[in-house]
Amino acid sequence: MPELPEVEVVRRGLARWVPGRGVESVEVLHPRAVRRHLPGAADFAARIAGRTLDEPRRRGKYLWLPFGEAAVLSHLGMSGQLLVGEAAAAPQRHLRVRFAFADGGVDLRFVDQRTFGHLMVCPLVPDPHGGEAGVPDVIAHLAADPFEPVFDDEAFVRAIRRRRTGVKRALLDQSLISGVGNIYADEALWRAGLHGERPTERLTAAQARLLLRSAREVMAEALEVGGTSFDSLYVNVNGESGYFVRSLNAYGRRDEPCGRCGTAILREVFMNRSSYSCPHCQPRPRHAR
DNA sequence: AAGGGGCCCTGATTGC
DNA sequence: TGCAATCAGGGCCCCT
Repeated sequence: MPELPEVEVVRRGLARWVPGRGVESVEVLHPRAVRRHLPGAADFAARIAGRTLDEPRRRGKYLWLPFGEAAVLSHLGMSGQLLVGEAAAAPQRHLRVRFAFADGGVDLRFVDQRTFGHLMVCPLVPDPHGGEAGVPDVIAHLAADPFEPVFDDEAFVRAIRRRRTGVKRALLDQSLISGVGNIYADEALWRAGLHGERPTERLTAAQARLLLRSAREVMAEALEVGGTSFDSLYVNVNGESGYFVRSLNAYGRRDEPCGRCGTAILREVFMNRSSYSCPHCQPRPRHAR
């Protein structure tokens, strides 16, 4: 499941293959892949054809390829992939959108099994968080991610403590902090020794800082080894898996011993998804949220 | 108005 | 054996 580190791996891959190349044609093979591009698939393709793509950018889990004052914005959802490969290669089973370039070189493909991901063209607007580069209008309401220079640590600490919800819910809220998904939320909470259902309003400033530091550290370590791949659904632009699954301490480790204390990792269903935690290191609060 | 729940989607796995 | 139920979950939308 692509979260910040996985999307950054993809961005770095695209940065090697895409900038400065002119798009010759865009083929939309499944309308759902561009469902958020309201003028439709034909308009999506027409807006990109003939344009030259710029350096890829990212905020949280969103990735975009700017061209002038607009950009192709992507979210990979659960199973989306952006792949670079020989233009003559056979189409993948779940190929949704294909970009061909005027130079006849490697093409760019959006492949997505579960179709939670999408692509759209949207205008760039000034960054509300003060970054120098513009950001796609439809994601201007999202928080910056903790790898960005414009991310304000103390503003995050104040904001999360003002919330009235559980810590894990807050971590997954992209308007508070971008880029954290279910896997890295569980890993950050494990590192910080906090249960995901702890009320945010009872976090001390020190605990909120520790949680932020934990999230940053775990995502930086994942990025170094190419991200987390459970199966072939997350790969880099060349189709290769990342290795961070070997370093997970909580996520997916039901009944396995905690790396700190040896207690069996607990799996619980929370927010209609799995949450993994150590019942000893991350005790459930008396007043859970 | 912030918070929380339902829903979308397909393939692998599990259960009867 | 074969079919059906279950599970995976990010983010939009809607309701309170």
